[in-house]
Amino acid sequence: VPELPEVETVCRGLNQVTLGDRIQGGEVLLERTIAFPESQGFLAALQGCCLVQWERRGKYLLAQLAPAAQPAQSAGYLGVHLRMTGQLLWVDATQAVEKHTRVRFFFGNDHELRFLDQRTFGQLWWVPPDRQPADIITGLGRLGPEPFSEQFSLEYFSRQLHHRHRPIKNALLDQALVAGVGNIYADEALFLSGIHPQIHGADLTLAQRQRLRESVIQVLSDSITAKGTTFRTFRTVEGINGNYGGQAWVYDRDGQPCKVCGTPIERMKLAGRSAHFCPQCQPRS
DNA sequence: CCTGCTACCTGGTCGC
DNA sequence: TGCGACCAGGTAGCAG
Repeated sequence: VPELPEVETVCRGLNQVTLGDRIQGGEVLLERTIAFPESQGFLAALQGCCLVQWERRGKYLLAQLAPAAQPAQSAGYLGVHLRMTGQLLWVDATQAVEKHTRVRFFFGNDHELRFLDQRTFGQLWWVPPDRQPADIITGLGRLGPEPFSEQFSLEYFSRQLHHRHRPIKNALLDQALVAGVGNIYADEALFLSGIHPQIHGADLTLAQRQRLRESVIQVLSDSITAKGTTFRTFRTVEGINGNYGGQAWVYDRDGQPCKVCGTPIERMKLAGRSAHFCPQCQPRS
């Protein structure tokens, strides 16, 4: 269940191992994983390229590409969204191909970058050098500010919540409001702020908005420090589990006692997702 | 413009 | 043991 901290962890790992080696070829094992262009053109575009740098935007990964023979030029970008179950693994080429492998990239140093994805929602794009990433990867253009950026100010957050009529949990999951928060960290941030997930953003006090904004930043930042979560299928590029999972206050803990007050954690459906909360620590008003 | 609902997927779990 | 229902959830598309 990769959200911003998991994608950031993958991004940092990829920058440590994948840069500077020529992509000699690749293989697409599941056609629909390649969102643009069709898989033949995709592989042809990446062949002979080097990865210059990986960046993260929301839950998207972008790798700057350059022709291996002319590293100063641009060959566009490789875009990746892991969606629910996607993983990028940097493995020795002799390693057996894992189940759910969807795309392979063969590098010049006896290594492969493999994209695995059990539930096949994940997507890869090639962005040609004469196009903007948001032109090809439409979801990028809809993203709101990064949570660690100056644009995600209290003034911005407060203004966004002010005239809206939807539960605050739904608002936090809206990638146009703030990029990168998913179901786990939305629940955790609301717990840390003492805010019930069903309260409408417009009904929050200024102090609550301030606390929530800070909690969102804190919970994402703490999880990056812990290298992501182990909630379901997340692995770093080296195949190692993160360890935020053991630290969850409310996520996936319905029925278990609140770590602060002992009240059983409850679960309700919001935005088609499970919202987990402590009815004592997160009152409705 | 705003909101919420559903499809897209696979595999694990639960009740009968 | 088998089988269907349900659940996990990010995002696009669409209905109201």
